[in-house]
Amino acid sequence: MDLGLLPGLLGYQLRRAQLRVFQSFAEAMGAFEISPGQLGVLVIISENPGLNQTRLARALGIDRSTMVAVLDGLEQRDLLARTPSPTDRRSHALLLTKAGERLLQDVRPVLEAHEDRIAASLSKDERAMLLSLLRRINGR
Amino acid sequence: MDLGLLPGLLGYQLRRAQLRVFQSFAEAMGAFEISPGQLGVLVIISENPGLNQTRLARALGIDRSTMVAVLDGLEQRDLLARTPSPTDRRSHALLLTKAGERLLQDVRPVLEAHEDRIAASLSKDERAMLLSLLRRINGR
DNA sequence: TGGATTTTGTTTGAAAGTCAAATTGTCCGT
DNA sequence: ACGGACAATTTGACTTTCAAACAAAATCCA
Repeated sequence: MDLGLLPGLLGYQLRRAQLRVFQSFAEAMGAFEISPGQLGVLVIISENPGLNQTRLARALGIDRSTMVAVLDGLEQRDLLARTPSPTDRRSHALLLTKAGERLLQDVRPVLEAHEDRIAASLSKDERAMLLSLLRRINGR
Repeated sequence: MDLGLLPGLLGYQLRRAQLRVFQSFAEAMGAFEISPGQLGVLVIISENPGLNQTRLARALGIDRSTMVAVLDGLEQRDLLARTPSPTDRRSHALLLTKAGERLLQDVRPVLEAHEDRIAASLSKDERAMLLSLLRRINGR
C-alpha cells in the first residue's frame, strides 16, 4: 500500500502518533478508568487549587460549556469538589478530594510506564529532543 | 497557571501539536472544504487506484463502517467514484474523478504552505529530525 | 447610587468522528 | 452445493466538541 506524500507530512505523523498514544494510554490506565483529558483536569486542579471553571477550561484550550460535563463526571466519582468561592458567588473554587489526590499519586508510575512505552524506540536523548521540538511547535 | 507535569509528557505535547495542526489545516484549506481525513482518502486512492473500501479503511486505521460516510461525502461532491470491481462483485474499485485529481493538484501548494507554517519555528534540519522521530514513534 | 455591561456556570442543540452489531449479497474451499 | 468468510451498508450508541441562550452575580461608570 503506497501512502504517497502522507508519510512526509508532519500533520499525518502527528495524527498517527496521537492515535497510538491514546490507545496506549487507555490500556495503561485500564483500572483507573480515566482519559487523558480527565487526567489533565486533575493535574491542573492539583497544582492550582481553588481555581474556577473558566480558567481551567482556558488552560486546557476547551470551551467552558464543555468543561461542565467533564467536571460533573469527576465530581460524581468524588475525585474533585466544587466548593463555593469565598470571593465570588458566581464561581466555584475547584479542589481535589482525598480520593482525587490519591488517584493522582497512584497514577504516576503507570503514567511514566506509559510514556516510556511510547518512547521505547527512542534513546534518552532522542526522547528529550522530540519533547523539545514538540514544545517549540506548540509555541514554547 | 502551573500545568504541573503536563508539559513534560509526550502525550500532552502531541495532543497540543495536533490541535494546532488541525486548526492551521482548516484555515489553509478554507476554500477547498476538505478535512485531513478526507485528504488522506483522496491521496491513497490516487496512489492506489482501484483499491476497495476495506483496504482503504485499514490503511487509515479506521473502521470499514466509518469509511462509508466519508466516501459518501466525497462521492456526492464528485471527487471520487465507486466503480464495480472487475473481479469481485461484493467490492467497489475506488477511483478519483477528474475533479478529484484536479483538487489534489490544486491542494498541493496550499498543503506545503500549511506544513511550512506549523514548522515555522524549526530549522530545516530540526523539521526533518522531528519527522524522523515521529516516524519511529509510529513504528517506522 | 443605579442602570448597563460583563462574567460565571449551565442547559440545549448541533456537528463530527468513532466503533460494534446486524444484514445482505457475494466469494471460495471442501 | 453447502458453509464459512468477506465486502459494503445500516443502525444505534458514545464521545468530544462548539455555539447560543439564560439566570445570577459582579463590575463598571456616569
